Amino acid sequence: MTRQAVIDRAVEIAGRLGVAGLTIGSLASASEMSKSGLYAHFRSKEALQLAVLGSARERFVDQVIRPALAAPRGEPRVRTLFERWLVTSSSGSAGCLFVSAATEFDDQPGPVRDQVVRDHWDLVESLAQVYRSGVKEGAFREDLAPEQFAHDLHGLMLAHFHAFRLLRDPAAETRTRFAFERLMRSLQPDD
Amino acid sequence: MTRQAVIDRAVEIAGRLGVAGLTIGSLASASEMSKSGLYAHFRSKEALQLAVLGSARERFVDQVIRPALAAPRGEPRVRTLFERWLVTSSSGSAGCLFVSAATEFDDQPGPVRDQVVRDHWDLVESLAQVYRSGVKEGAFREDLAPEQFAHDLHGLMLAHFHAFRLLRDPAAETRTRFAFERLMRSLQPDD
DNA sequence: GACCGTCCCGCACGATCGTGCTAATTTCGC
DNA sequence: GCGAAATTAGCACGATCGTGCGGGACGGTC
Repeated sequence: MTRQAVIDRAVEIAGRLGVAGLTIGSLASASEMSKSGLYAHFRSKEALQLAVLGSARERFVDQVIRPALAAPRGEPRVRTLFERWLVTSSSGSAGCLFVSAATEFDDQPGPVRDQVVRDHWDLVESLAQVYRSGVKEGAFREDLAPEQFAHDLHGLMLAHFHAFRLLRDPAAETRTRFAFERLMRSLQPDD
Repeated sequence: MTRQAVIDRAVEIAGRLGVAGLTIGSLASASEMSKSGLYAHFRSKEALQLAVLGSARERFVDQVIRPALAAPRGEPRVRTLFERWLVTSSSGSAGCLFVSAATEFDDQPGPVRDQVVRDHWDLVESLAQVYRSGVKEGAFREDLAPEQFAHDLHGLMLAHFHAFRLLRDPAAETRTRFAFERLMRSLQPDD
């Protein structure tokens, strides 16, 4: 399917220019197609953006969430999650897209914003679930809202993005790992 | 000066639509001026964006950095910094602008990106300095890179932005405060 | 009252945006 | 091979983008 190839290109461009910065004309010439030929696949720009978001989401689940769920519950699972998330975001495509989409649409109502919000809540729920399964194993303390863990981990990754992509700070990964270890320590039940 | 009034309007719009989403036409009609009349003040769009960034930066220093520096060194200063930053970002205008500008320009070379990067390093340096002054008072541990503190605090605020502006999560502030207290605890020298 | 500088507007330009319609081309079941 | 269905290209539209030029409106200086 040529549609999938176009979406892949679109994800790549949106990763660089942002979801809102993705224009049909530029996508067409990047895909070596005419504007209208490309446009026929998605019947509006909104549909294109939603498709891009969906594809990025799929990628993220494949490369981060699923590998984490394959690891043993508790600390190993959280570490796998973190590790995968880190390399995915460093190597570019999927994670940053959600970050930029989130900031671009946070004040612009519409289906795209709604989708971004839904995806984010799904992510929070997944992270919270990872934490809960660890609590059941006795690996994490129970007097902590699982959503707090999700919030904190997300914050780590956001800080990493900024330090890595904007500042190109070579110490970004070190900083993020350090913060992660502190977070892990604060989850221990014997505290 | 009418120029300052225009910039104020521009900051407000850029806070909602993003710095890249700020267009000369929309700014003109929001300022009840003609496009060319407005355009004469800034001789290019880039200059406008830089002016907006500069104004937001000024605001941030006034509302967050300076009040913090007026507080006693050590924990009170950090707490003031955090508190001011939190309310500034919640009430809209200044802080979020940098976040959106950072994600919008993180992969687009040019003077605007350079300015954003410079501003961010300045911010990191300010935060690091706040930490260092606390270390000298014996309030914080010395075996921690001040830049790590800056990185972590920035991460807290980023997570707060996303939870607050995108998700409109009522628990956002609670979550952020909780994470802040954990961060503060990890800075204590007796640990 | 003439002169000059600043501020602002009207207007126009080329480019690009998202979106359609129509026609040509390709693909594919029979 | 043929007809139908899907895919793509050509072209055009109104709108808006950033950017310029020329010229009024106004204020202060001789």
